[in-house]
Amino acid sequence: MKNYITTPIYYVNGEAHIGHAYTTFIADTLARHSRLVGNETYFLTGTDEHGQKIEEAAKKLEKPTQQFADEISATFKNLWDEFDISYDQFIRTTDPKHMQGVQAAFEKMVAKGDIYKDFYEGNYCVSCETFFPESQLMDGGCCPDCGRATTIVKEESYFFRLSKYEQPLMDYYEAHSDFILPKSRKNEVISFVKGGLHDLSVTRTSFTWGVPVPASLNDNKHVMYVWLDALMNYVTALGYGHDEAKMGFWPANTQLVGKDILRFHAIYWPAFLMSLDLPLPKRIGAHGWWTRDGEKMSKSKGNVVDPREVAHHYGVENLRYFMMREVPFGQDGDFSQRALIDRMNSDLSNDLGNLLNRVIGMSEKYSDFSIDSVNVLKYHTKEIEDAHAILGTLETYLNDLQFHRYLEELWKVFTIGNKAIEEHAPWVKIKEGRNEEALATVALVANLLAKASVMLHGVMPKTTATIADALGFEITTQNYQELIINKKLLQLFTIKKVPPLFPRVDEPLMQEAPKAMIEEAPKAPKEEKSLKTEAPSADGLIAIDQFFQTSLKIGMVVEAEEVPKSSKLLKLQVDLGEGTLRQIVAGIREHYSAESLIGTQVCVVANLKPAKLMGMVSEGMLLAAKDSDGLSLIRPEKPRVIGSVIG
RNA sequence: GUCAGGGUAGCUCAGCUGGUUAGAGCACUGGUCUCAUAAGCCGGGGGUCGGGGGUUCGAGUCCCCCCUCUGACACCA
Repeated sequence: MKNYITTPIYYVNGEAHIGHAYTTFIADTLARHSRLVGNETYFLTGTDEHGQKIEEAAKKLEKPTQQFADEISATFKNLWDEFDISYDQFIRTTDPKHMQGVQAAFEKMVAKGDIYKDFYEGNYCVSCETFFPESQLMDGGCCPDCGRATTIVKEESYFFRLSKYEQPLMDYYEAHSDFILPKSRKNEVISFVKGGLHDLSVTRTSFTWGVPVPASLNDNKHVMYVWLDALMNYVTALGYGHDEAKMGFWPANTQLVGKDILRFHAIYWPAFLMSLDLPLPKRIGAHGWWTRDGEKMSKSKGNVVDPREVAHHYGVENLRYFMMREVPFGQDGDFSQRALIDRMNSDLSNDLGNLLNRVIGMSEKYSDFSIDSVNVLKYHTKEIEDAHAILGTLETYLNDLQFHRYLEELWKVFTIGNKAIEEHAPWVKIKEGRNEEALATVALVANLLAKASVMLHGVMPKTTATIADALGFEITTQNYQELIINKKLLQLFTIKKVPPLFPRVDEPLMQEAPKAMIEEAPKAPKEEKSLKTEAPSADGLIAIDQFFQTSLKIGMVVEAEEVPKSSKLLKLQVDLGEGTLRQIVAGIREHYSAESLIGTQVCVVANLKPAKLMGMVSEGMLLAAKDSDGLSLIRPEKPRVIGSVIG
């Protein structure tokens, strides 16, 4: 059986963090286990390197874009190599073969009639140089900013007929209930599609760092939209559009993604594949995010978990175990040293590591390290049967991406071992001269450890190799067959003494994340709105008089109330010392309650053209700073006279 | 606001189509063995199953209302 497993290709606008490591660990686990059971396995990961953001980031550092991409991409690859990730290919969207494949796909879509050239058509206000959606327009189709009449304006773009695939997608979700995991995510996707799919603009003319549309179109100012480019990597990696040698691996068995990019993988991607007449992947698994000590990780808080650092202090495989055991797939998880240490001590040291040590100790004392399984079934059929009952169910959990359940169940095998030792107390039997029984128990536990190690191999490849070595066997496909499928026992073997696998950890080994927030220049990551034109910015510098075109004033909030039917808006009446109050509608309800604002001073952009929000006129804007942790208003340090000019 | 999914022991969660004293792991605690990494094993405490009402012989499990959390979408000059 062929088994193709993918991670997303990671965007090279920042270095790898623990979330990237998590996805990659999961994929690696699936890949390793798949190889172990004898599947022909292909594991793909890589980097996504195109797009305006990369172009701009490189420019800022005054580096050639390609060089910038090379550097960041290398940090990912190096990390995976350090972590011994068993990928079969590391693809980069700047690989010429990938780009060729994407162009081939584009041509096929054109031939299929799924791509057409058209225009963005929108209500455009010439003086504001902005498109406005219908819903924002004032009465009579006037601009919500300046109140002038808008005109319908067109801008050239190629579009993918996503709308055509609305029904086929719904049918597919219906027919394949396991296509999207976990199920809760599936509902979200379905409700999104139900809301109606618009054709997707798949080319840009505003930047050049991307895959050009095929030469056959003779339209070289168009560059492909990053998502079309990026998603195609899953098939171009197998040779789509150039050398199709590995296309036999398609469709993928498991495509892992973060919950933030599920929509692209569960809607756009299947639609693209349908257009290309390719089968759809068997399942898309969307995992959650990681927090740290209950708080969202962010650069500004300085509490981002560096996987390299954790691995350095605690070990990569312990981290892998922790991440996969701690949190149900799909849910958000919390990383804390406490939780990691608890898992290590209680699961790894106490249950597993100590069990191996018990076997080593007993075999040393009672039989000079030699183990013979001849009498195991004579005394321990119950334990062996119970263990196989558990081992037999494990693959189901793996198939459902229920890693935490998988490990939880697997651990019961160790409990069987620990209980058997207690119950049969080999040390008592030895004293009574019942050596055959005592040695049978030791052999039983050694076999349980062997079998469990085989099933744990995907999660902890190195550790299980060490256990296997201590037990005198190797973790191979053949042994998987023998020990798990055929339920055989290892026969005669010799124990090798190894130091404790998991020394207990008493104190945190890493410096704790800073608790207090450190004020730092808050970054406001702008989300890329796919169908909007990007605001053209020149060199980014303005003259002082340009700044003073903005009238900033101190105002006092006199009244504040929540806007019904909105979760973000507050309607404020602000006194700017003008005799009349200004009505300002601000999107800060999630961060400030209405009553907490009344009587406080704020900074107001006073000469903003009025806008209409949820049907209400807003005559100004509050200054606020927002980063990934929240939003705070900008206020005068000390109260000033209402209407005071800022600047 | 619309839609979806939650609220069960200190913590993280199981509890399928309603049925005897509501479960697991961790944490806490009492006991005990000694092969072992002060690990293991046995036992214990602790929950009015978010609140209220209803259906039923019987509800954590079904229905209604409310509170609250999460997510998607809308919205965020």
